This record gives sequence, structure tokens and C-alpha cells, in this order.
Amino acid sequence: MPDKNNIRLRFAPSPTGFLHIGSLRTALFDYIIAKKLGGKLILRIEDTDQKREVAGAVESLVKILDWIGIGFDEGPHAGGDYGPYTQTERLDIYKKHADELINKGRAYYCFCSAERLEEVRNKQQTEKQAPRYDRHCRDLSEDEIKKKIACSEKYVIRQKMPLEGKIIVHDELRGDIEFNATELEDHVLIKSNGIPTYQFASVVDDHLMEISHVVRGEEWLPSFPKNILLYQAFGWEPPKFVHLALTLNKGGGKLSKRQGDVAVEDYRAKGYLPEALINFCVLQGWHPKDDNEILTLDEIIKKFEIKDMGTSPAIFDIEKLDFFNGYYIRHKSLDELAEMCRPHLEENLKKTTDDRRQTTDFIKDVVKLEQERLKKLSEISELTEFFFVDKLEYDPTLLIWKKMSAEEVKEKLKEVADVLERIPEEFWTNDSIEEAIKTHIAAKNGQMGEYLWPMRVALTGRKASPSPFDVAEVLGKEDSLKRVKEGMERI
RNA sequence: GGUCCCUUCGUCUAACGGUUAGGACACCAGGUUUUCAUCCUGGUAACAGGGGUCCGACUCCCCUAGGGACUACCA
Repeated sequence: MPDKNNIRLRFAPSPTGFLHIGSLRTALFDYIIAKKLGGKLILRIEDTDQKREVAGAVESLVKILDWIGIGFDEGPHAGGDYGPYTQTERLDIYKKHADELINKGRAYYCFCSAERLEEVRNKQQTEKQAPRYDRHCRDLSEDEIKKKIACSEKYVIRQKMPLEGKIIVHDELRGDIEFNATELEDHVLIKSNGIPTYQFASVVDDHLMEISHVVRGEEWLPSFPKNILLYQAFGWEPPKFVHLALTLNKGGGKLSKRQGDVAVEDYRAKGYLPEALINFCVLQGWHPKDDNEILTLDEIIKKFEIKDMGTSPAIFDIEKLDFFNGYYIRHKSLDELAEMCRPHLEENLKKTTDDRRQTTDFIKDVVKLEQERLKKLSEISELTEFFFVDKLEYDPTLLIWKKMSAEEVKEKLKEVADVLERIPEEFWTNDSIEEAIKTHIAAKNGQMGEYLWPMRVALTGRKASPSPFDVAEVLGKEDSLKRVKEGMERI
């Protein structure tokens, strides 16, 4: 058993604006593993590419993850003993470690210009060779280096790769992976502006922050051997690595904006619940032993095992997300659901002049009737519009049930109105309305549909809606009668 | 092009080398029902292909094919 106190995972996003749904999945697995192993979760901001940085990104990142239910034990916002947690605030640390590698002969100064690199690359490409740095500056003499630095020539620091041999790295899911040293490039560790690359900063930070498990996307697999070599160059023990299989869009490519929403914020705005997002994302790459796929975060943590994770890429199937979302909506308490629906009902609230229909009680009544139909909270607006408008707009022929004539429809509505009229206000409940109407239908030897269909359409103006008895109760006696009578006039 | 990863129903996935290849979403059918939805019951549907190893292969090995990632002074 590992020492639980030494379990430390990190989520290390770049502050580029919004949280990608794929990153959410990574953060989720980080969180789950940290909790499962009784460890800590650290937020580290990888802002070494200043060109892509977006202001306020860190705050929104923390906010949306908090909404999901993922909190951090350490981070730029939470503090901790391993800070700073923002990479551009650690530049002196990286500089010190880069110097150490230079002194050890595991890294070197490179003065090549962007133009020269470009030339080399072009030549390699026309000769059908793999484009790679030609190691031009790898063996400069001390004097040459000193002279160039004295002339304040711009330089980068590159990692000195072994020229031959095999590098074997270990992924917790895939096992050992073998790379040929000859395939590895002397990549840049410190850029000419003094800022480290991801490759360097993440290794230094993971070590210094005592990260025990690096959970990251599969796209990092190709640079994995470079990372391990870096650990070896420093003489550090590398953490465990878990490379998550990628999430793909329906076409099989990388999940991108063009095929739909990728920002978690977008899903939130559309009315997806954290529970659904969590449940859906975790099933992309992990499966519970007992096949029970409906799981809360706590249950997931309980059942989770790293070894049960898969290695093949998963296509993002929005229909399954919708299923989970509908499921969790149906299982919400009415109070909670009504509260969550409220922001989505603003448009409807503007449509009514009746104060009663602005109340929380009315909203609850309305939401209750649509709860089982909702797949996303945003749908509540369209679904319940008829409750709020003062006058319904609909095609009168909709009132006709099967082969009934307009006259028959009118007659049935008249009878419905008469029955409703006789129900006292204080008995105006769905049950008593239903009893009264059904008693009448039985007495008339009629069919349910020939009464209930026109009644429902008159009350809602739609061909699909909740039960007319429920709608009538929520609408109230006065408005229900008004709508039924309006129906009679229209047909 | 090169390197690496991946390959079970349409999709997400399960299956100590021995199962009628299981579950979930979606879909279809039936039931409940005034409509839609919910709910219940049932159904269609998969081991990429080819070689081995083995008494026996979805499972192990090799090859082929397909998909993906990477190949920046981006992460």
C-alpha cells in the first residue's frame, strides 16, 4: 500500500479562456484518483505560452470546476506549501534547474536563429527526412558560448538527448513503451524569452510539488521519453504516469468547436447538470465492475480502480449525455429543480400579466408537470410557455380528435365547460377534476379521447402536453374555463 | 513520411483461454395511457482481416488494414 500522505495529483490547464469538456474529463479523473487514494489535488496554471493567455481564465476555470464539484487542496487561489502555483511566477526556479542541467552536460545553449531552423527544416523535408533540429550548437566550445553570450546573442537551452539506445517508459495503463533514442529531438527547455517550455516546466514542477501521479491526455505519449530522460538527468524519481485515451467527436477527429459545444460553460448554459456531466464523462474510459452505470461522484470514487480504465479513444455521444441529464432531472427534488429552472423561465415570466404566475409556487407547479419530459433545463422555456401567455395561439383544427366533426368537438368542449363550471373553487384539484370529467364521460357513454383531446388542446394549444387535469389545476378554474370556452369559439 | 497509441453491437463498454459474447444509450415492437413523456416487458445489432501458439483464443504472439496523436522557442 502506498503511503496515503504522499499521494498528490495535479490538474494543470493553460489559461486559454474556457474549460474544454475533454479537460474536464482529465480533471475529473485527477480528482477521483486523488480522492480514491486519499491524496491531494493541486491546481497548477501552465501559462508559459503568453500569446494564448486570456485574462480572467483562471477565475472562470476555478468557478466552473467548483460548479461541477471539483475542488483543489492547493493552487493559486487556495494557497499551499508548494507555491507559487502559476508557472510564470516560477521563472527563477526553472532558470536554476536549467543551469544545473547545463553544468551536468545534459543541456546546452543554442544560438540558432529562427531563419536557420526554418532552412534546416525545409531542407530535411525536401529530402524526405524527419524534420528535427540538427544539433548545430550541441558541441560549441566554452569560449564560443561565452563570446556569444557576451555579445548578447539570443539563445535557447536545449535538452541533450542520448545519441543511441532505447528508452523504456512505463504507463500505468499501457505498460512499458519502447522508444528509440535516435527518434528524439534535442528539444527546447528554455525559450529565448527566458520562459520554459511545457516539457521542462511540467517536469520541474511535478518533481518540486511532489506529484505522485501524472494523469494527462494521450497526446503527451510521444514526449513521454523526453520527460523521463529529464528526470534521469536530474537524478529524480519520476511519478507514476496515466495517459488518458482521447475523446473524439462523431467524425472520429479531435473534439473541437466546429462539431458542437466543447466548453463546459456552454453545457451549463444549456441546462446540463453536474451529475450528468460527471457520470457521462467518467464512463468515457472507465467502467464499473458491476455494470451499474448510474453513479454519483461518491459512488464512482468508491468503485474506481485505475486498472479498470480503458486505453482506446471514445467518441463523444451527446445522446447518452442527454439520457443521463434527463435521468438526473427526473430524480431532482421539485424545490431544487424549480430553482434551477428559474433562470431559464425569464422569457416566459415576461409574457404574463398575472402576478400569481410570477410566484415560486406557480413555477414549482409548472416545473413539476414537465419534469419527466425535460432533457435539458433550457427546454423548460418552450415546454411551459402556454402556462404563461395570456392568450394561446394555435391552429383550431388541432382541437379535432380523430374523425370528429367541428360541431362534435364544440359540443364536447361545451360539456367539459359545464362540468368544470360545477366544480367549486375549493375542490379544484386534478383528482376531483379528473373524477368529475370521467364521471360525465361514463354517464354519456363517451370515449376518453373525444373529450380529453379537445380539452387538452384548448388548455395548452399543443398536441403534446401534460394531462389536462394537471394543467387545469395549475391554470386555475377561471383561466381553465376561459380557455375551454375560447376553444369552442375557435372551432 | 517517421514515431507512438488504439481496434468487441451505430455509440460507451464487459467478458482469470472454456459464456447462447453481458450491460447501458440509441433504435424497433408490445404494455400502461386522452397526447407527448415517464415507467414496465421483449427484440434487432459486435469480437477489423489473415496467420500462428494451444485440447480450446474476443482474450497470448506476428503480419496486414483502419483510426488517432505527435512530429514548434503551443500546451
